[in-house]
Amino acid sequence: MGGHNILDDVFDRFVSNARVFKDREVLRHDYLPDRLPHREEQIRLLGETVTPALKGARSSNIFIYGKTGTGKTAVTKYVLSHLEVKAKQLNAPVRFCYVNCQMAASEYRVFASLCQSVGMAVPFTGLSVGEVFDRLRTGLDAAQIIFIVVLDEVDSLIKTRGDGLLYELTRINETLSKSKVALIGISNDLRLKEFLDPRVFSSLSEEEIVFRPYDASELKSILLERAKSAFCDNALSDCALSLCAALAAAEHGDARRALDLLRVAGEVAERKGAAIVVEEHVRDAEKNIEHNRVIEALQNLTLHSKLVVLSVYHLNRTNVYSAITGEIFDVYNELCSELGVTPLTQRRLSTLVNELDSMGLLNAKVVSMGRYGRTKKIMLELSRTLVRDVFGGDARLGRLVDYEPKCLRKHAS
DNA sequence: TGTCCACTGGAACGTACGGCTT
DNA sequence: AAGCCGTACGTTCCAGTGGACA
Repeated sequence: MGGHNILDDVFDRFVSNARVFKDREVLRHDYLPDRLPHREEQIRLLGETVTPALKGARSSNIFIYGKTGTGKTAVTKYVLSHLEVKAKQLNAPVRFCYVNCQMAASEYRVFASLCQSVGMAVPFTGLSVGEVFDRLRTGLDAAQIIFIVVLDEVDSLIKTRGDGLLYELTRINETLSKSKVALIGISNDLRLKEFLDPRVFSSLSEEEIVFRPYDASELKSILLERAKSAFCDNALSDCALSLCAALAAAEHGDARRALDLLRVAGEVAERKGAAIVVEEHVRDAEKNIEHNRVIEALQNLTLHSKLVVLSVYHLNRTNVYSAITGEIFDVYNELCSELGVTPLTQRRLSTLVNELDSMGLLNAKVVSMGRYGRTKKIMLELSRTLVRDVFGGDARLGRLVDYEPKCLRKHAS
């Protein structure tokens, strides 16, 4: 009965109150707006370098860099989709393929999705990279097109797999007779060139476009533009919008972040039955986003990574606020035997710690303790209650949350 | 001044898996 | 069917190292 009443309440509030959103899709960061404020220069530059394709010439390779949320992807997609429309009007054989290298995180997968877009069927797995590359070549020559390849987030691919793929792609034109390929590389990391073979880098960056971070006032006008179609009239207060812009400006001028904040703030307001989104909703949104990010990250860890987090948690609980690798390994071993799981090696554990560090769940830094060796100091970047909440509900791990490791008895004061 | 701890992190290799070609 | 392929996840081995201590 109680549940019924609660739900009635929720439904009533949703139906009766003035709606906050007109169209919340507009705030998703994969939404492509009609206008991209403050990026006119980049649009013009990219447009200019890419237009030769309309006359059947290979356009220059382009290297684009800038931090996350500075509009690199949006501008590229914007320009290329306009180019595609124009090409259709002129009957020019131009096609482009957008590949996100985070998603296609290997040479094989990048080539596979390129094949797909030239109409070459390629299996999920099973072929050698060379084979897939050959198919791409024959597919391209059969298609007879100017093919513009966009490799978004190339930096992640290069850091893990090296630049072999880029090397192949920059040289592919030499073996192609009826088609031409132009490359657009997009990188979040400004120091990407350090990881690249100079030959590859120079041929990839025939042109370069840099995306500076947005400042607070630019972010504000971007948000304003989107808010017009996303929110109902008068449903968004000016100070809430400003706060979103200010918070995102403080963090690399990340427009994606600003949009997320605004959208979640709207959802918070909606849930609370408020007619207007105010600053407080933005603050809540900020906490919400971070909270969900961490919870999701924790839940998706593998068993052993979870055990590593739990080990740090236990050390932390016994007043060891910054543990060293050896201590963590001891606790971890004990937790493993408690679960009846064979433990991984210390070497492996150390790379798991590094992964957790880059996810922001732990904080690890190398320190030298002189006589007492060189190791890593590792701290928990989460509240203990959060660890309890997430792992406490886990069928296997729940028991270990309150377990007291024997190897830590001497620490307990 | 050198020693030597407790690791770090690179590299090569092993195993299991799903899935291709021939 | 055999043989090969890429990927994910792990192990084994080991040279390298910053700095407190003797």
